[in-house]
Amino acid sequence: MNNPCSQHQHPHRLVQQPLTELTAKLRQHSRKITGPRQAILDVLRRHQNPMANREIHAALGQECDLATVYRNLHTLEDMGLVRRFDFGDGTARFELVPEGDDGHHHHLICTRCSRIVEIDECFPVEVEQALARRHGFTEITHKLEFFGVCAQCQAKSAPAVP
Amino acid sequence: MNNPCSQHQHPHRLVQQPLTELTAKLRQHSRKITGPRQAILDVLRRHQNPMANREIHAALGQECDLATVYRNLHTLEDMGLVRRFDFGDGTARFELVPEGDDGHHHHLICTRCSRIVEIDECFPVEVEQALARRHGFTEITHKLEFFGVCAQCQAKSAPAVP
DNA sequence: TTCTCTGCAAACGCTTTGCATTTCA
DNA sequence: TGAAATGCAAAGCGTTTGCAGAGAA
Repeated sequence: MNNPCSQHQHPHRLVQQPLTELTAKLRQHSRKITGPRQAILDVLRRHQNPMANREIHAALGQECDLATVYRNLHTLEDMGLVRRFDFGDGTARFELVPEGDDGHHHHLICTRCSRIVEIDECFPVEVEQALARRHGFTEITHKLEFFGVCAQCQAKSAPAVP
Repeated sequence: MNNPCSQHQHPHRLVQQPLTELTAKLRQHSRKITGPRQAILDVLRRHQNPMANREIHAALGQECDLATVYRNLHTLEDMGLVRRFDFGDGTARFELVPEGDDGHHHHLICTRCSRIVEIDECFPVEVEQALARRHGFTEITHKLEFFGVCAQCQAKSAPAVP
């Protein structure tokens, strides 16, 4: 909420797309602008962290069926409006892709409290390309996420120092 | 099978642990040496790529129940004998951890044929540590996997050039 | 003998799907 | 009106678990 000048917090989220801009994109892809769809986009717009289908559904408050949430996130992903992330817990999470960006970035996740921090660092492109060349691969991409224990959780478990 | 002098193929697999060494580790952890357990370890020993529970079970040929495979891989993972990998398809895969190594490495996976290549490259430690410091995280680790289209699959889809 | 491990079957959580109905364009 | 989207319920798939019986130490 505060900290609007942070340089490293959520660089991609500084510019929030208005809902009308998002629905315009739906129109461009000749998809219908339905209640559930707008509600889902609005929920994603209002949240800074990747959300699970079930979380989106909960935030909606019975506004639509869970299956509809799943179906819409597939659609939005195919359209490139939304990006899927996998933190290895068997649950897909989604973020709105910011304007003029492919949404490629990574996260740092607290293994105790699941706090999520968006990260700017990325695997070096030159190394990735060398890798691809050496093994004869093309269209190379990567999945990268960091895990650790956040400051708060360290404080909780640390013995009180007088 | 061939290519025994390759420098970049499977660096960790050049020395294969004998089965007796593996069962010795079970004994060290005071776990029982059972038929299913030995069979599972032997299957992993014989395969160069990460295997899914179902694949291990199939390779066993009805030698034990699938639930037993799941339970044993948890046990072996807890013991540090085996390492879990996640390629984002909702299926856990496991590799034997080589002697005197923590088994930390990554893979390059063909998105068409699922061919898997073991990779030496890793995310730069200094950058990872800077990342942790900046966000106040400790005990930092990462998950990293590469995806692309392998040479064979490119050849299949490419138009024949005379 | 004792404690662990196994087989079997049921359950679980996330996700997908078939079908009839509703809704947007 | 016609194609797309939704709700509901059922099923799919990887994984976990409860329980009684079998097996290792």
